Amino acid sequence: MSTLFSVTTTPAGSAARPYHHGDLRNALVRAGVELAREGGPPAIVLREAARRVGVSANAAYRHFDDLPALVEVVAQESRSRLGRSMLDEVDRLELTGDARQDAIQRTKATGRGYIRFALAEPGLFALAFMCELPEQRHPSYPVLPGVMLDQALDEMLATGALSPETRPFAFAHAWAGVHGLSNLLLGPLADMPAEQRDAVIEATLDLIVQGLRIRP
Amino acid sequence: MSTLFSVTTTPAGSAARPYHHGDLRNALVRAGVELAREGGPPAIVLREAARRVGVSANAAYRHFDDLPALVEVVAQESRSRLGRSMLDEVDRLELTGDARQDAIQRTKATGRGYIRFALAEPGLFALAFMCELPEQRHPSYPVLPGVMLDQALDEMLATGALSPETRPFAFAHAWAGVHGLSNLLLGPLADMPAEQRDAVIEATLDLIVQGLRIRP
DNA sequence: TGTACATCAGTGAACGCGCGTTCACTGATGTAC
DNA sequence: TGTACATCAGTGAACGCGCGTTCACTGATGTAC
Repeated sequence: MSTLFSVTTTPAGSAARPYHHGDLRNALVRAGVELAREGGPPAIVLREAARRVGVSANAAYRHFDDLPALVEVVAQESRSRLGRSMLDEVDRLELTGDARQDAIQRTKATGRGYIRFALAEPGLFALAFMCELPEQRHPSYPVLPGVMLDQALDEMLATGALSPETRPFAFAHAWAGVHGLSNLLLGPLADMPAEQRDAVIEATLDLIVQGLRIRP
Repeated sequence: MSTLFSVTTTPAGSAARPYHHGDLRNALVRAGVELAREGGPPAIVLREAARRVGVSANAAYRHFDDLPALVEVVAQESRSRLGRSMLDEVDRLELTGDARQDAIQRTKATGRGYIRFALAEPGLFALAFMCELPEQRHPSYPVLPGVMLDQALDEMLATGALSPETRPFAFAHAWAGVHGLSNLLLGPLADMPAEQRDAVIEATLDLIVQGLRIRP
């Protein structure tokens, strides 16, 4: 970590902070991530991020053009963490060897990781899908999660779990299901007890792939 | 409409506005709805609403405790419009007489009305699901849309289109699908051409009920 | 029907807040010689 | 190895903004007699 450098030049515990921070850009992004975790997208505030890092309010302008620039970087970080959560859930899978079953399990794990991230980090999840103005959306907007889901669906197609006619709509359907459930569990269904909530998540993942499966 | 009263006391086109507005509370709510339509929840701003109605900034305090109170009323109005959109789509349905098919069609129409409202009124849609703080959520929070969907699903159950074991999870599954698709079409998938978008909506509604249907 | 008066629904000015951003500046760094 | 100096990365103060909200106030309304 690049923090190591500033720790090296400034003995840990020393009260005297050096004039130059050494890693201010990253520190501001980290502070931005914390702010978003606590209060969602609107909680990312330049002055507060600078305050937390212990730096003057305008120091951020050495590293970011303006507030939206910082927000966008924090949003990218959120998307990256969402993707990692999905990867983690896929890695946790114990494969059976039955290619078709494994493809289905992988698709469900992808969705499970998505929902788990949303529940664990509501602020970052909201930020990941925020775009200031639709027209100035970042090119690589929601790329990683989409790619992972697409691959899992291709695997289902290849193993015959998913029919070619359904394939073009499978992506939107599956994404919509996990995205919607995430938002509902954070909103209108937030009062659901944890145990029931987990059952609903698993059941919904099942129903999503049931909708996709080739019927005999 | 109560507007009629103020129109009666003040001739239409007259420049002189009466000292008493006559319908200020409703006028502020209407202004709030317009603001939400234009910029979503954060665009509801007390001073701007008063400005649009042509009244001093603090006049609103005769009718609302504070800004959140106004926002909540506008949110209720949004939820009511969402419910009406769903009802409209169900009413548009041409029933076949086949009870099972009709139940399925009604469930899909419910979802179609939901998604159409979200696409037509993104600001109000976002507001409908906003809650300032989770713990102070309004009791009747998302009530109308939920009731309509629940009835349609009961009909599917009654006609044998939906199995009793699936019924407990059908609500969350169906709601998640339409809610998620709404948000995706407003966000990451916003660039989709209208024609393709409509095809995806219909296909997704199909896949949602396919997930629910009893398999032979 | 007329009048006194409480009450209601507005006004205009002001306060304090936190924000994003800019300005002129200064301490630290590193490079050329 | 030492030194001059351009450049980099910070500082502190300030500006202007729009907001929610409060204050003391006044014009209009309606009710009791």
